[in-house]
This record gives sequence, C-alpha cells and structure tokens, in this order.
Amino acid sequence: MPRAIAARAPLSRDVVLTAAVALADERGLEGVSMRHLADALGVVPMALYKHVGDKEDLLDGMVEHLLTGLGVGGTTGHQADRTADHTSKPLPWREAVTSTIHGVRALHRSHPWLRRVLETRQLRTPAVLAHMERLTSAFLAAGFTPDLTHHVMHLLGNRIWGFSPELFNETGGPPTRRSTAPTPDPTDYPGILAVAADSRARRPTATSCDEDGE
Amino acid sequence: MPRAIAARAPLSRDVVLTAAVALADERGLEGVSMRHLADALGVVPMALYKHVGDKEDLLDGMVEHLLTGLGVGGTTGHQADRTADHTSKPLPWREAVTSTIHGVRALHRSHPWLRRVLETRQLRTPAVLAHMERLTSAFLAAGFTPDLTHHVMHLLGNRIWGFSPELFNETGGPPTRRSTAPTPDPTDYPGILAVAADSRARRPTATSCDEDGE
DNA sequence: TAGAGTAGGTGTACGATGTACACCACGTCA
DNA sequence: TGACGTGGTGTACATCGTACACCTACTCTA
Repeated sequence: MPRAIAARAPLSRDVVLTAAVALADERGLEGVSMRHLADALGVVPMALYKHVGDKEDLLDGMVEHLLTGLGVGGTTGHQADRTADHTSKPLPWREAVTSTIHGVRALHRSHPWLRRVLETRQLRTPAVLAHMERLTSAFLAAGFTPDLTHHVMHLLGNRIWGFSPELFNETGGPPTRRSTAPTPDPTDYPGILAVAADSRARRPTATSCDEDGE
Repeated sequence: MPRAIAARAPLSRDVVLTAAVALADERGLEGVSMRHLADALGVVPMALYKHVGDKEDLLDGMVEHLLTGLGVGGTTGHQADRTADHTSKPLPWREAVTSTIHGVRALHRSHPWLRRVLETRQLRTPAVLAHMERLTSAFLAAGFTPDLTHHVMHLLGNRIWGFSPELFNETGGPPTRRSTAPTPDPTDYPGILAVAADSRARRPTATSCDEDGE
C-alpha cells in the first residue's frame, strides 16, 4: 500500500502553524521539533519545509499566528480605538492601551511558551509591528511627544509583551534568514516610524534611555 | 606519541567558565557547544562534564561567573551601601541602586549574549540572588514597604537585568537538574525573603501585579 | 613500600535534531 | 499529449548533548 490513498488535509502554512501552537501548548516548547510536528500532522518532516522555510520561520509564524488572532478578535473584542473620539470618555487612549495589554497577557496565560519564543526573536513581522503600532499611535494620539512615547514604551515594556525586549533597536539589517512569510511595509506603521525617527535624531550618545525616573 | 607529556593547565570549573565566556564573546552563543568549548581548551568534550554537570549548568555558571565579578569589583568599585548611613547624602539608596544597575548594563555591553542566557534561565544561583538582594535591601533600607519594593522591582525589571524576567516566581521546585555548583542558602537574602513572604501573604488572586500605575 | 581510592581525562557510542538533495505524484494549462 | 508547478517522500549527513566504560596519576593510609 503505497501511502494509502491518503485522504489527509491539504496542509498549508496556517495549518502547520496552528498545529505547532497546539503542540507547544501540550508538550511545551521543547516538544516542538520538526519531526514531532511532522508526525503530529501525519506527514514526513521535510514536508513542512514546503510551508515554513526553516524552524526560525516556524517560530516566527507561531507568534504571528497568535498576535494576529489578538488583533482581529482581541480578548475583549474591540480594536484599539481607531474608531476615534466619538465618545466623551475622558481617557480613551488609556482604555485602548490597557485593553491591548490585557490581550497579550491573556495570550501569555494560555500559551506559557510564548514568552520564551518572543524573547529569542528579532520581531519585525507584521502582526508584531501592528501590535506596537497600536500602542504607539495610542500614545501619540493622546498628545505624547515621540520622545516621551519612546520612554513610556520602554517603561511599559514589561507590560507590553509580558516582558521587555529591546524595542526600536536599530539593527534592522538585511533579511539573512529566508522566510516564506510576507514582509512588512514600513508605511503601515507611522507611529513607530515617528518615534524611531525622533529617537534616531537625538542619539549621538547613549545606547538607550539612560537615567531612570521612578 | 600517546597524548604527549601534556603540559596543559589543570582545568577547573572556573577555567571552564572563563573559557566559555570568552568563547561566547567571540563566536556568539551558538558557538558555545560542549565540543567547541572542549577543543578550545585542548580537551575531549566529556572532560568538561567533570566540572560542569551539563550544559544548563555551564550556562548558569557563565552567568554566575559574570555576576560574581560584578559583585566584588563592580563597575564603579563600591558595594551596595551596607556601609550604612554614616554620610549626609540625601539619597544613598538611590545611588546604590543606580550604581548596581549600571554594573549590569556594562556587562550587557561587553557580553551581548548575556541577555539571551539570562532569559532562558530560572536564575536562583548565589550571585543572581546576591544581585537582587543588593537592590531589594537598598529599597527596604530606604523605607519602602515590601509590597512597594516588589512593585518597584517589577517596574524596574527592565533596568535591573537589562530586561524584565519574572522575579520572585514561586516555582522554586526541587532541583531536578544536577549541578556541580554550590546551592544557595535562603537566609543570606533577607530582603528578598521579606518581599517574597509579603507578596505570598497577600496573593489569593492575580498571577502577578495586575494593574499598571504609569 | 604496597595497595587502595579518587580526581581528572579519554574513547566510543547513541539518539535526537535541523535540513540539503533527489525524487515522485498529481493537477492544470498549452 | 506533454510540460510544468505544487506538495509530499526518502535518504543522508553534520552536529549536538551526554551515557558508559576505561585508563592514568596522584595522594593517603597501613
């Protein structure tokens, strides 16, 4: 029986990613090897490479997958307030920020491995940038200066991701890694750009913010 | 020639750790495999296991190594102020804190890989605890309540390590990993204990601090 | 001075991992 | 009818961490 007639789901990047997330959820991050993932999908390991580039890309994809879900569905269901200032709430930006933040927190709760993955990533995928953009623009809209926003993002780093990666780092370098995922368009993230530009402008000195203003 | 008379340095945990740090510095963290490290030391891979337990222990050791150096030498040279309040400086604790913090920052600058290692570690080795103790006790000495100190530690997480690990997490469980490193004594870290106890006492609810007080 | 014990280094071997490469089955379109 | 692209297969390899058995020197004691 050569492979049996094989009525198996067609397999796609999304299917792979979903399976990977599920696998990570139940067996932990170490359980996610190409081989394990492969035979969780009833497939030979190399088949995955038609959909994910390499393992790094797989990990990127998993984060992307989760974050994307957050963006559209969200925990509480409402997008960050591009829906504008139609209401009389005194602090709409505050609400937007906390809602977004609670979203990631929820993710961390249901996917404990997420943290470790985020930590090891040079996150610049669309969903990641969208997440940052959501927050950044909320601050800017609230009238914060780019510089202040930058600082706030750092201070809140902890809350933003559940920990604090080095946001806005300059090493955007050439994409050495091959990836089957789509590449992001800079113009989609005006808030981030504004802050980044501002920060780049005033930085002959320090590596990051330098003093602490507790 | 059976091994040549072999006039090689005797090899010890410290030697191994130093070599590992050096190797990480010049070839990056991925360059640090037992095999590479071994022949950087002119030795067969298995020889290392007489000094480090396993690779996790090696990594732990590297952090320990660096942090220990920080404790005694420090960047600016002065220990956190157990030297008490003999001076009239208005904010001795503040100085102690920033000095300690600048210490780690310097470490990160010269050992970029340190961050990634710290992130993956359940750090409970003596030097790590000493570092936290130094800060915690500085805050407590300044009159902060344990609870407030806990919050401050979280908020400063970013600055404390260069990023924010989950401090004080409860999962201290049994030492499943074998290690040749010495085990820490709880009574050496009164400040940490105070904060931890206080926090444990008031926590039927959340997983961590829950609200943000920007 | 003989003998035991131990610390430190060697050698071989195994299972797991990521992935390169060549191949094949199919559907679609010229 | 044939070319071709898409998706899955199979084999193979280098690298990794490390278990296990061994050997060699040294030191300590009888």
